[in-house]
Amino acid sequence: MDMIEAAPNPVTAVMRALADPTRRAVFERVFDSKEISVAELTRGSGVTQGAISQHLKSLKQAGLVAERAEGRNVYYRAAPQGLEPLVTWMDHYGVFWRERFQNLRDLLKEIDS
Amino acid sequence: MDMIEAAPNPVTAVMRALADPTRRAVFERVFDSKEISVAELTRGSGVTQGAISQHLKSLKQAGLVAERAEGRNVYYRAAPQGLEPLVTWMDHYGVFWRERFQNLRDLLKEIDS
DNA sequence: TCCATCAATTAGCAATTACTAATGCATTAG
DNA sequence: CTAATGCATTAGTAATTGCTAATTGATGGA
Repeated sequence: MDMIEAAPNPVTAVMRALADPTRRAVFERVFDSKEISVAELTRGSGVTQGAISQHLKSLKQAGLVAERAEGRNVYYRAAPQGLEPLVTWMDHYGVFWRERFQNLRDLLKEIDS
Repeated sequence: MDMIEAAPNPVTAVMRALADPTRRAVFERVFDSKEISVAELTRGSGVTQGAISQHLKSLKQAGLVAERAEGRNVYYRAAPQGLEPLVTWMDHYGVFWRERFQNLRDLLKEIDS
């Protein structure tokens, strides 16, 4: 068992994990469910159960999901804090505030009227 | 010349473009400069000019940079709107508001005191 | 004019990736 | 107990990726 893994930048890890459409779809489904089993995730995913398990492993390593075993099922749930590196990165590049402040302004205007 | 390219999801395109650390570093440097030439970008990048050009091509295709030719130089600048797909995606998954509202709350508290 | 510089493109390569099929190990059902 | 189910892991694969070295074409300076 080779635990040494030369941890890449968290931003890189998260981006890489979400860059693949299949894997991102898995994350989205996990996110949308409170909890979801591997079998359920496999259904209608278009790939095999093995592939799903592999994607879940990647997502877990990126800190984007967590799991809970129960009986022969393993239930996965999203770990939204895992997205923090992305938020921070984008924040640093100023995208949020510009866009969001506009939204906030609109919101306040609505409340005012 | 093969212009057909089977355009992937914009989110996938942007994520893929930014997932590679070297390429992301290029984007960051372009972003931090108003404009920057390929030669300048190559300096201290650790890779060859050819590699930089390839990365710029990817970034351009993802809508993250734009360029302007002048003489024998080509100056690149960031296209922050290119990040929109990412913002939208994350927004949909609710990350912003939670985090940012907290910040906003802190900010307002500060102003109050 | 001749030479240096800038940048894009190409071929070739090693490494990585996403997948399947198969296997093994638990756990539950009959 | 036996069979079926859920999941992880592995070996093997085809495709993709990121890089270099080299080439080409254009522009600018001496």
